[in-house]
Amino acid sequence: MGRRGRAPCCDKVGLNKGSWSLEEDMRLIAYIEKHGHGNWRALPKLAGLLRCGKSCRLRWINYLRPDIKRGNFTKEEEDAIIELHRLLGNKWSKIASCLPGRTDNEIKNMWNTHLKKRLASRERKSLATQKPEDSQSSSSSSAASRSCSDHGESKSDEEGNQDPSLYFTDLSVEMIEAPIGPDMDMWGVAEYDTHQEEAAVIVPEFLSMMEGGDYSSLIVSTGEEAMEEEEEAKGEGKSSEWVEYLEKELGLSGASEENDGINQESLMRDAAEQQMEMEEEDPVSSYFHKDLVSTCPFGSC
DNA sequence: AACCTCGGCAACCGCCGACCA
DNA sequence: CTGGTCGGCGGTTGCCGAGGT
Repeated sequence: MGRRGRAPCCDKVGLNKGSWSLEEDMRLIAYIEKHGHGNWRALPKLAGLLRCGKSCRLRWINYLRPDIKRGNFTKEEEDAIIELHRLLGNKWSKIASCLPGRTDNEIKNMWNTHLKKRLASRERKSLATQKPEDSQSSSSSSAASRSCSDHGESKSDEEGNQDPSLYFTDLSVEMIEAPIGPDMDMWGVAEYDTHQEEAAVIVPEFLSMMEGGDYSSLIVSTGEEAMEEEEEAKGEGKSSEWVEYLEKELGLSGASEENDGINQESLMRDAAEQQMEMEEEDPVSSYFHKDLVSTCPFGSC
């Protein structure tokens, strides 16, 4: 509509589409480990990937990013999604910003596949059990949701209908107390000490585990070289633990047992800044943030 | 055992706003 | 102010595995 002759994000001719291969993942990881992702459009070329920038960005954000929390959603998270969706509508990125480690895509999928149905069935149940007198409370709660639901689909009032602020207060405590589940051990590191071993060192090890294929070109640096480059690449991600995690995720056993530190500072800083901006304009985030900001280990909520 | 159906999830597509020259 | 580029978002698609027949 409002397009101004925008060029396609990439020349799609000759580019890979569909699922990402392990090699592509490793290329992307190795590149971002070393250079960060200044320019998504240029990244694939520089990283030697036959993908468009958007595809790289999506892959990184939704799957390869070190601070991704994988695994099943907890009950608290599900409840949070339901409540936030009630307040915000289909603002998946905003909802995601309140759920540390979850991506908008993941939440969106979760909503579309599970929560929507669950909510519908709950609604049906509650309609069957509750009497019309309840309509009073539902109209009061909708005052809060209405302010946020004028974008996207306007949902009918679900059951619950408690004061959202009360809900978030309780939820916040739960999420703060137990943000790290069994699948989150690796990110439960309190101190993000910059370890000496860069992914550049891990990557070759990792690659060697893979069958066949010449991945030597992926190896950006090794040993002391890596340490020097680490210094240069200040502020950029230097984590390697998530590479191990990836190994596990991808079913490659033999992950290193070392418990290297994680440098997520820049990511956390960005998230915190984002949150502060949201706080100014978004009462929901503001509320949510208020309760969490002092103690949230992620700094993003 | 083979086929079919369905659900879940990763990835793609198109649009929009911010930013910059 | 205009036009171009880029990153980001939300909706949608399509693949793949699980379960059912």
